[in-house]
Amino acid sequence: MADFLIRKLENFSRLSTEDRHALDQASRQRMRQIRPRDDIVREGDLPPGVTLILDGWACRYKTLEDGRRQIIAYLLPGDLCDHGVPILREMDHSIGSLTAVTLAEIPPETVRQLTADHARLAQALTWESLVAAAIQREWTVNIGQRTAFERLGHLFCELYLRLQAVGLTRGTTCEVPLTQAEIADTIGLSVVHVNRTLQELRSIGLIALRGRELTLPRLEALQRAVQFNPNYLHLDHEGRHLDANET
Amino acid sequence: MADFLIRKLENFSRLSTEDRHALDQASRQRMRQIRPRDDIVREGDLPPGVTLILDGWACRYKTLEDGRRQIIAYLLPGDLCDHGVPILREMDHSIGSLTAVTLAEIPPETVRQLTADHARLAQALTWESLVAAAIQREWTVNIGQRTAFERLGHLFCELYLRLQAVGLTRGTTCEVPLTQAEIADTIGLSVVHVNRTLQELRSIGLIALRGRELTLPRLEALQRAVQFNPNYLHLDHEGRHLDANET
DNA sequence: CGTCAATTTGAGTCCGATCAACCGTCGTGG
DNA sequence: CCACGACGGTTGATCGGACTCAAATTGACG
Repeated sequence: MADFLIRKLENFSRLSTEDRHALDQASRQRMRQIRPRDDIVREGDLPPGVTLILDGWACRYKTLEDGRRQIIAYLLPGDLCDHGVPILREMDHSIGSLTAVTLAEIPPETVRQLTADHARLAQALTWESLVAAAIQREWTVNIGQRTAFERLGHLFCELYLRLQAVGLTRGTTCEVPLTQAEIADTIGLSVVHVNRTLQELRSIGLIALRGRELTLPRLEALQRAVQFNPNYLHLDHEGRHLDANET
Repeated sequence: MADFLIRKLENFSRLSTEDRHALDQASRQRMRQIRPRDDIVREGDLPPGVTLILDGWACRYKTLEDGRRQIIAYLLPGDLCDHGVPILREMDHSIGSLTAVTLAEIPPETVRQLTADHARLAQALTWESLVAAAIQREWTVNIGQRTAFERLGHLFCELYLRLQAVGLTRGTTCEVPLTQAEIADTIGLSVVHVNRTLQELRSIGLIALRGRELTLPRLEALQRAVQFNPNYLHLDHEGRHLDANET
């Protein structure tokens, strides 16, 4: 059930069988189905407990009074949200589904046990939240400094690598179920300009799109073209040194 | 020593005398002076432990190969950085001082004791890191969706309220030791345009600048003009309900 | 086959960037 | 005491990337 999360965490350190089992159990307790394009939590609501995306895509977003919308983060399969958030009185942003989503609500008590009984797991979960923060920072840089072309390419590189980290790529291809309007709201551009920039990327042969299928035939070249440095994803098996303790 | 941090945390919940004392002790163990415009940690370095800004302004930033720079976050007096970061292998961004900075390095062991022995404090520290994350998200929105005018006004509102939360305002005035170039790198604009937008804000009477002194004579009006909603700062004494246990 | 959403195209406009110069202040050193 | 240079702020002119508005086309689906 928690396969994607487990797979992701193992980019950081190897988990024991019990670790994996415990995580899997925790994710089965309370599951919920969300329809596509539905709100999961709204700004102003009481913050929910820890939530794990089991399948599908969701996003954090914020809307201004005049309708402008910014997508703040993508929540992909295996992503966690809102570690300690119940401390706050109300949500300062909304979370909505993009596709159909299956999620698990993990009760605070279960989280406490999980981290208390499984030190390795606790560490891996901290890693996951640190990476989430790093991604948020990189988005600031992306939107603040890069051109439309770079922003878009950068976004695709990130999505590809994040999907790869949970095993959701086949070769150079992955599913990206986003409309151009959603992409626009993500990187702070207009739909029209996203469309034109997509064409540019395609014409150079740096990306290929067939329906929702995104292919990056020359990832290296794309990374160079848009100054993408994957270091902020901290995916290079950081916890290798921890494997020693483990069979 | 840790006055600013204590003051800030008490926006969330009241601390006991021991809480405050413990925090103060922790901040005295290892102190460091940084000169203005100096790097504290550089991208690629080994991440440092928990660091507390005792005085002065610093910032997180990232530089692209061609020299473009984005300031990702401001670290003001009372701000903490890098809670769990030693888990990561290397920094994905740099931290540099803007003014002269005094900081405290708090050893991991001290942090552990602090949070273990003082539940209230532990909660307040989580609150502080959640707020930091919320600010990061808001910056994404600010840069992604708002006009130059709004971005600048929004930044000033945020800075004013954050400084107020640590007692660094007098009336409607606060010190903002930033050059226009730094502001430009913060909100993704050119220096020239920042200059012109500043003039616009001044001419409407929404801000006044005298040297490094920023005055917001009509904060309410400014907030309305730039669609600033302070909810993401979670400063409205959230933990009031916790005071019951305390004298 | 009709409808609605998403994508694409075109034309015109504007916000903000760039380039380049100029001014004021301040610290340094002759 | 003054010359000098550095830096931050200011101004003007021009350019260009991205936006807006509007319409046409494609595609998915009942």
